[in-house]
Amino acid sequence: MGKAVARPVDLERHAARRLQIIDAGLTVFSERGYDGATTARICQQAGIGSGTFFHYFATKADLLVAILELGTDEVRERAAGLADRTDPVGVLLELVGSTAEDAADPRIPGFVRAVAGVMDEPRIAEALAVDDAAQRDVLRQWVERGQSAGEVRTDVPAERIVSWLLLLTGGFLERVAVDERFDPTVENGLLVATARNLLRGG
Amino acid sequence: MGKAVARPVDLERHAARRLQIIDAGLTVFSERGYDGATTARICQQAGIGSGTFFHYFATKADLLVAILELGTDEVRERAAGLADRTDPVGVLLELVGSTAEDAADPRIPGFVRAVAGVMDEPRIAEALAVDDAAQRDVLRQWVERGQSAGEVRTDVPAERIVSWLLLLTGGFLERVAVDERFDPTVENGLLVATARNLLRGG
Amino acid sequence: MGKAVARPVDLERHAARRLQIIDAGLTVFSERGYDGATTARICQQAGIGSGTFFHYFATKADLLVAILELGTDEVRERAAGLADRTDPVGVLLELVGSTAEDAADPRIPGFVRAVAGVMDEPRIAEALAVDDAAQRDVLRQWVERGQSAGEVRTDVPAERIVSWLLLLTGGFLERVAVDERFDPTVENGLLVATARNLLRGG
Amino acid sequence: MGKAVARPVDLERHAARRLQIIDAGLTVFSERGYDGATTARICQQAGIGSGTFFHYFATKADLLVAILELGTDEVRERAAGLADRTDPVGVLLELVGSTAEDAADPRIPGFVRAVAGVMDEPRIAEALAVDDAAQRDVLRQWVERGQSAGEVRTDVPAERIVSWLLLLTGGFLERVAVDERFDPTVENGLLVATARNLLRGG
DNA sequence: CATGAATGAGCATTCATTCAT
DNA sequence: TATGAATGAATGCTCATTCAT
Repeated sequence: MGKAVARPVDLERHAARRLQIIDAGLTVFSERGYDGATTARICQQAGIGSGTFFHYFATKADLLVAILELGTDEVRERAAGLADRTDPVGVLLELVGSTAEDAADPRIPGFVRAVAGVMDEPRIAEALAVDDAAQRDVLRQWVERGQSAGEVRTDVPAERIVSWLLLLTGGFLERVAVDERFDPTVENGLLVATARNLLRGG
Repeated sequence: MGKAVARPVDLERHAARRLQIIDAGLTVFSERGYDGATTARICQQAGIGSGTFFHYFATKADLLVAILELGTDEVRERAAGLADRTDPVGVLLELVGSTAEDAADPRIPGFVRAVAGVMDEPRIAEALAVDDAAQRDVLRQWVERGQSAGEVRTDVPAERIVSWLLLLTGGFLERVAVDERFDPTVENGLLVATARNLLRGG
Repeated sequence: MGKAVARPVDLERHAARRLQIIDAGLTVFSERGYDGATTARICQQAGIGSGTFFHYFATKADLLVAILELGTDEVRERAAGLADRTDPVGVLLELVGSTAEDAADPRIPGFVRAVAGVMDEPRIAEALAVDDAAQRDVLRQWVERGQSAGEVRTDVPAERIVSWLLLLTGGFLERVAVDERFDPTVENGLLVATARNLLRGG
Repeated sequence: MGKAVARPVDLERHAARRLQIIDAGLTVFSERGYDGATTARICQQAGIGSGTFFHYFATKADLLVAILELGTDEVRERAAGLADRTDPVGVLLELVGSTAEDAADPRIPGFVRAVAGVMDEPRIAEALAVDDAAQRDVLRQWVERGQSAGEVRTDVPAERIVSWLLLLTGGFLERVAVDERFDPTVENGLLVATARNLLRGG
């Protein structure tokens, strides 16, 4: 009986701890890069013992994968929230614009940079590929609708337009990470404008 | 006696060996990332003993710095070669377009990614900053001339336009590194077109 | 009130659980060796939580000691059951032969091997010594009686004969553990015959 | 030119260092068991740094395998040295007797015990199997010759006789390891006598 | 100058044990 | 009493760097 009550609490605790570690990982990865982020420092940041870390993630790589998967989930949720919209270009610009908002958390650009250099572990490579695919799926869908509706250029195939949208958001995040004077809030407008030009073509 | 004659030869040899190691470093860094590139593997790639490596570079970080400095030199040489041009926009588009050519060497995009995640060593951070500044210097000069000549928009300050040109080239290199289907030769046109739109504004 | 009644039940439960863990320990020790047998695996085998384990045994070493003590008890019980026999050689051969029966439980030879390599903990060394002494006590007694009765050679001191009987049973168990084709049931006869020759001498 | 001279020296040094580590491993394994023998302690015993250890053996398990292979080599050399003998029983008793000599090095029995409990690593299991097979090969050959010559019993198949010879030597080593009062020099005679009885039968 | 053996600090990970519930 | 999350000391192993030859 006590157990029936205890379970949910435990599950909550478990999930909370997990998020706590994920948060610490995000912080330390973004500050030091993947290899520079020692498990010791992540544990210190999370306020846990080294053993506890491995209760939640079998491997340092698993933590990174979990963070990436969380990001992939957010992409999909965001997409789901836009499902019944009817203005493809508006949706695409909103999706592109949300990058600027993400960049407001100063850890995101750093994290993206940090993770960029990790190709060793196949697990991580796969998680990155899945995340990329998720983003492409969402964008391609709306680009194609936009093309059908005559709102998006058709002289460039949808797949390539998607790549260019990702090029813009990727470059944006890189700039934020590299250049302190590149203020994402200020540059958001130019990001959207550039994306609009890109979609329109000409 | 022989030494007086030998010196120039030695210097040549020294420079050649140095370039040989730099080349190996570029290859291995781009394949494995900074931390994943062990000095052992770099030496293997360069065909030298581990001791030899440290005759030429006191530190693994120093090798990376040397590679970055070489890149910075190329930027400056490229700029010097354009010094007497009179068409600012043409020069800027040429500079942007040269990124696509760089991306043809498959090691460049990988190297850029690989190095992106290294912020630990201050020496490297500085070299990256110097490289960034060199690129900005060149670009800003031509952007300002373009603005004076009325060929480049003035509603956005030169510095920000420079950031956006770097955003495009950075994003371009990232795409090449990440996405096998993103062919730099094919996409070169869209890169230049997007940059032109950016410079023109509206 | 209930407690006065509950005690015996609890004691039974306690003893049962204890045996359950001892059984699991025997299994896992024999399969993986002492260090290879993690408490986690023993708990899994026993179907208990890790905390429960330490309610019953303060230490992993204590579990091993308990198993060894159980074995020592069996040696003594076996000896007690033979107390009123009058044929020393028959008793000795029976004792030796019982080794073959022990070897029928496939965990016994493995356990003997596994534990052989543990000399670190003094507690364990002592338990092994006690077990050895118990076996020697029983055997020496009957060897001496056999010598007095003229049924056992006297050109070799009783203590040494005991060592050789243990050598035979120890070697037998080792063979069973090491060599799959060494069938204890089949080899039992040769074991007894060899022991008989040994006792007779010449 | 210098290299042509240097090589043999290096090879000698390499082999010497290797043996030095093997010797240290033998010592520490026999004292503490496989898991109890930390690489740190082996390095300390060998008087080398921890990094050096892994120049010579990629893994702690590899060291153990190397020791076992050295033992296997000795078995084969010993066999080769007896190749032209014509008295099978004499050869077999000599082989059995050499166990007692081995046991004179107090590390051998301890090592045998220590290694007995390691079944985890397949590499080690295989090395043990190879060693066992090498010993069996030699013994079986001479047992069969003895049977053909009518000097060895034929009521028990050669393979089983071999097992029993190994049972004797294995039990002998175990006794030496376990019982301080079991003096291999003294017991050598009884070992050979018991083996002779075993071969003769009856 | 070139070499590669030697070094040891540093890291990810394991596991016996504790303790709050 | 039973549980399993939390702990951190201990371990095998890696790798940049040094130095004798």
